[in-house]
Amino acid sequence: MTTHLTGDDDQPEYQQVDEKRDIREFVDFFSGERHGRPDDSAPDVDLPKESSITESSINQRLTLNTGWLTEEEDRTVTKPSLHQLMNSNLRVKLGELKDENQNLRRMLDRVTKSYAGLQTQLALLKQDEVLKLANATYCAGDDSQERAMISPPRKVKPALFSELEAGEGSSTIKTEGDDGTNNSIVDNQMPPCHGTLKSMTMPMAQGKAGSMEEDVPEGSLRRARISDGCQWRKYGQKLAKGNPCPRAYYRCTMAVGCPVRKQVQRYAQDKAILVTTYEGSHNHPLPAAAAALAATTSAAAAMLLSGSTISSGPTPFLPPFVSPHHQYATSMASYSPSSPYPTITLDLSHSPLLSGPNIIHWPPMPPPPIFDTYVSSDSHVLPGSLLGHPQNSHSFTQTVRAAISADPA
DNA sequence: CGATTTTGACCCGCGC
DNA sequence: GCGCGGGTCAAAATCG
Repeated sequence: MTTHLTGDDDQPEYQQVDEKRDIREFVDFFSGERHGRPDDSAPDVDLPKESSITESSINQRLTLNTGWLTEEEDRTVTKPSLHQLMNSNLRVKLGELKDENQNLRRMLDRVTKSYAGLQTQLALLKQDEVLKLANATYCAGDDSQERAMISPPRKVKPALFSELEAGEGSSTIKTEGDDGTNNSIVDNQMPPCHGTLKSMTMPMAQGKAGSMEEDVPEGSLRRARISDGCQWRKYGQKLAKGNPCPRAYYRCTMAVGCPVRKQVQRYAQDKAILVTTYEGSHNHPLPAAAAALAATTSAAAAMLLSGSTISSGPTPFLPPFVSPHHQYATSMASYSPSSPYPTITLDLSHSPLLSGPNIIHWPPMPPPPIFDTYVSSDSHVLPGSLLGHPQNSHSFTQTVRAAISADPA
């Protein structure tokens, strides 16, 4: 698939353009600053054109000149010579250049930091804008209206948002598994390999929320939803009690008789969050995309269940990752910064005593009834709440933890 | 024309 | 037994 929801799909490109532009502007600013200084034209020092004046090079020049003048001074002991004057002038100017160089470095650092911050803000704002559109109509029950607002041409509707529109797709939360076991996955539309899967996704502002859709041939856009590497067919939608947003039911259509189903529903308290619940085991090999995703989906929910606290990380998009105190959390949770948007994956299908994360099992293991949930957010709210904002993170984490730990494996 | 989505109806389990 | 809620079915609509 090559087309996506305008806002999200264009975002990476948009950001790239912005980045280039910003970098250009920055460079121009840099050079302008350098050449704009009044005393810039004054020095006759032979400076490299590419502004690659390093402190060491300046110092080297200074040292060489000083050494030469010092020799000369030794020969002409008495009166201040022309060389001495030149030497002092050069020293002054080189000192100024050195200071300027340092100032420019500091400026460069500031601008770099500022640029990074602005880029983050831009991404969040764009995401928020899309989210507002989605929220405005999503829970209104008028699907067609929402479709018209979110992505008028149905064919360009990315799976993520197509699911959003029906209460499907973006987020889903479910608490209980068939046998009481459950798996939690905080991930980016990650398909389950087997069992019942709960997961969370955080399509952060970085754009391509539906990256997986890119692998889908354009013609198959309506043929099948491929939001996580698998093909799903919607077979029902229900308005669940306690949640104004409808819950959508999907079946895996990648193979005849594949028992895997998923439910998608918006998180009631934060409609930006989609909770997807997978149930069952695929009776077919997963496609490469799904397998790759699955490989990264080793269980971020373990973090929630393990009691790890969510606190702000060094960067807004970096999850405060798994607490090292929880051994299985570290072994079963993953974070994928390389994803279109940061992805945290928790796999609660494994107890700490079990070895290794639950990734891919083929041929499918006899499904120990597992329950995985998969929550995705299409706004900055979740990143904020998951990765930083104390209030939201607390309530949300508690809610999700309560949901997925209702019947721990 | 085939696959998917939509949506009302139906089924089933659970609590009172 | 009845009502409620959740899950599924299936016919019609939609789309490529």
